[in-house]
Amino acid sequence: MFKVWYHDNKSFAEYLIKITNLGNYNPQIEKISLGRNFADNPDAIQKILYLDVPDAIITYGFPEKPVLGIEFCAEAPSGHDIFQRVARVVASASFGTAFAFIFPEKKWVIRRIGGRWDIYNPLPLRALVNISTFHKVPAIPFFWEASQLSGNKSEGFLLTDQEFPNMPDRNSAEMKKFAEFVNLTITYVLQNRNFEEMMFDPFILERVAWMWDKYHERYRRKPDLYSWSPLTSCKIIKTSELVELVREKIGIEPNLPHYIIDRADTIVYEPSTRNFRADPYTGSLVGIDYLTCRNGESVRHRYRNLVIHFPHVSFQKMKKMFVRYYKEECPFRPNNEETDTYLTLHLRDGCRYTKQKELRIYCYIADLLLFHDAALY
DNA sequence: TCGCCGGTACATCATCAGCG
DNA sequence: CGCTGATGATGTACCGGCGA
Repeated sequence: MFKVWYHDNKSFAEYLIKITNLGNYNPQIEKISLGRNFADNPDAIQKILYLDVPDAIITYGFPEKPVLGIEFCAEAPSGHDIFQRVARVVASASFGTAFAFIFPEKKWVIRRIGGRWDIYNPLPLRALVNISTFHKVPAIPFFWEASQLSGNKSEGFLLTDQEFPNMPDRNSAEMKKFAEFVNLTITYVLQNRNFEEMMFDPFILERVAWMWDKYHERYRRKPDLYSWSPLTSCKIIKTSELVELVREKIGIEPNLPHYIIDRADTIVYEPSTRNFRADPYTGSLVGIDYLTCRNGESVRHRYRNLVIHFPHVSFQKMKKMFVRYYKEECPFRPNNEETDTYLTLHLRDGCRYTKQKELRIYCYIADLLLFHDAALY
């Protein structure tokens, strides 16, 4: 009745089953289908992949209903690196699927001269509190602990598991908490209790307190939201100034929708990259939304506009991306002869799930996308 | 000194052509 | 028709100059 779905690494699923009570239910392991086989996924899994794909998904029953998404991240936790996975947390949470996000508390990074601890950015913790609050479903972080004494030197001193060398040590305090969370989720599912109720479970209340505790532990050092990534690349302007900015870019008066005009303020995320690329900016954009714009569960529930601006990218560059998709992959391309599940998927949902991640996330999340020569809204 | 963040190396995936 | 290797796209993690 439980199944564990994995994206590209089967050992994630095996590890999960080993360290939690999942093993008691003899769960099947399945691979998430991507690309042309996307339609093979159960409907409810398709839904939570509309922005991005997590490392593992636990489902229950038939048709399979996702109950928990899981992400394991081994990347150094400072700067924007953790944020790039936030879109997949939000995609799950917004369809009522709980989430566990594991990332390093700190990691030893080698620099030209010696090395140093790269310690976690506090903002992902705050973003996760907000995601949980708005969607009324637990989206909970767990630290992948590190130690110079007992950690794996080649992995930046992260504590790694004996049996699964790419995974966090199951005997660390945080991974025990993680296993407890997975087990709690299983209990709620089996008792047919909803996740909204789980938000008031003592375990979750305790964990949320822990999240704020860990947030402030770091935030204290620089007690200004906008001095932590990715808000360091953002500025807040009046919406009247936004209208002016757009007019400058496109040369004519923009006809912005009323819901944009009606919000007094606008936050502009302005990465200075020359490439139109997904990571880490897609995830950061979602993080910025939950940190500084949202006041509810949908993209319309915002008290402030969310704009992403690529001052060094031309619209042509983005256009190239969806033109390539249309010409080579989209089943709607005029020369397509196939009448398969991929075509049927598109007849039902368009390219919601199959077009490039950049296009999915930026266009779904931002109120307005600004290039150096164009605006999309 | 600490953390940022754009660039990049590299791994992996899906797809497809060529081959037995 | 299945296998295999090539290829381009995508995703992960790392690097290190730099600025506060």
